[in-house]
Amino acid sequence: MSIDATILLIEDEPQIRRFVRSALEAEGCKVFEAENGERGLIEAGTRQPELLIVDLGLPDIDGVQVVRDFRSWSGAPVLILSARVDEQDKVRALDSGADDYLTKPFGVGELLARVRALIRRHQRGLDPSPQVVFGDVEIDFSRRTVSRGGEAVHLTPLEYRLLALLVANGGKVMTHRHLMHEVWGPAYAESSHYLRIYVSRLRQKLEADPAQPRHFLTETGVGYRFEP
Amino acid sequence: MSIDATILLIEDEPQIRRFVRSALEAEGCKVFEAENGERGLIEAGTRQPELLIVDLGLPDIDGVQVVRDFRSWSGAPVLILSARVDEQDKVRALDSGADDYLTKPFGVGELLARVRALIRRHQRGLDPSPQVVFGDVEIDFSRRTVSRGGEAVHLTPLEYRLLALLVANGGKVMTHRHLMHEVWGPAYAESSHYLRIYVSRLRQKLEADPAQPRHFLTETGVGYRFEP
DNA sequence: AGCGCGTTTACAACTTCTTTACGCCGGCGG
DNA sequence: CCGCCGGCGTAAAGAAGTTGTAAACGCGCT
Repeated sequence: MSIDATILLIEDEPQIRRFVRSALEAEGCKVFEAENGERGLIEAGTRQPELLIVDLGLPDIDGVQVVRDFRSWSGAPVLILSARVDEQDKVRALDSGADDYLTKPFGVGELLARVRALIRRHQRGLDPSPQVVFGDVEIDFSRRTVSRGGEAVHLTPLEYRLLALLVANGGKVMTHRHLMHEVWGPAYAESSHYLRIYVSRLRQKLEADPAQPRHFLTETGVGYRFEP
Repeated sequence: MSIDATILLIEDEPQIRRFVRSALEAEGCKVFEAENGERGLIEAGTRQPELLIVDLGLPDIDGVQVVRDFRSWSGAPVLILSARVDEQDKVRALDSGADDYLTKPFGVGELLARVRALIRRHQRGLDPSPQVVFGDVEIDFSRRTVSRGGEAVHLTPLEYRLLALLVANGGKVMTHRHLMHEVWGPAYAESSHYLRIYVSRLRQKLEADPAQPRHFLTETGVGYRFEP
């Protein structure tokens, strides 16, 4: 019985990354990696993982902060890895929205068993799926649906990817380079041509007045920013 | 922030019972107790707890057996307590349907944090009804029958499996990969060829107007979605 | 053989992505 | 003041890729 899920692993120690990755891939999972919190949250936006595994001791952002940010738009379960055994750390992490807490060192068996338990719950559809709401638009990432004033709005794969990326990083300015790199791939990173077209389409579909955007904002010469 | 849930605690050591009970009651929970597996399962039936906490080392029945029994009729989360640190025990317990595993000795803080995490997740999932109705179609999963406008509709094994999978995840977009993996098996996961044919057949048999599907929707480039 | 079902093939119809084109606006130098 | 330029927004046509459906094939079963 393989697990077969899309999983994002945010962990700075390469050794543990390899360990976890190979264990999960042996179970048929698709594993994406990030080595710090900032990149991790961006990856989460593009990859839409069904499970997030985060190390508490990241070099840049506190793991708890990563969990909170992720939780604000995704309903997928979160498993914390940590070298710390202090009870306060566990309580903070679990109360910030994480679902399980595993202390290093841990064995493959226990890791996989806990991952199975988390995925099993989530796939039964037993979870409330959080929705991101702005204006009269609702986004449900776990269903991959978008609606406006109750009416379903259809987005193409690229439109959706761009939207997810912008929304998951709401408030932050995303450079042209960055957006292109994440949505169209490294080869297209230097152009910003498609962005103008696709941002325009998102505005047509989701802004009350596409000519006066209030959520998908242009940062001239730099990139775009989503404001909730 | 109190927890405020109905919890059943199956534990033979009076000392730990008192410890856990008082911790939970301080959070506003209604706690029922049982000191062996047999009584525990009976209590579970009468009390319908929202969370089950079980000690692995019970005097009569193996804790794993208790979890399996409970799981067969309840969807409520299960937290295992155990003095054993052996990885095999954890794996067996988690794979039998438990959701978390806490090793003795543990602190109040961690116990409560894990209980909160489990309850938070479950705040919705009630029994999935064995009958689903949409349009003029009725599906009875327990009898494996489908009817339309009262008339029985015959589905081949693969058609039924695909239907069941889509309906069970109603509202969610199911990727080609996922559907193929579940219905045809891992080896076929990368193709989406059969899906098109079988979705087409489901539409012919179950949609009022197969050319304008209202329930079996295409998400181009991604997968399919069932909308009730 | 005849039937039911899964698989394969083939092609038309459709959606999405890419390309190309053009208009707008603000800044800047002539 | 005016025209040019660069960055931006929108529209629309063509190319590329996906999807829907019908029909034929083959395999196991009775």
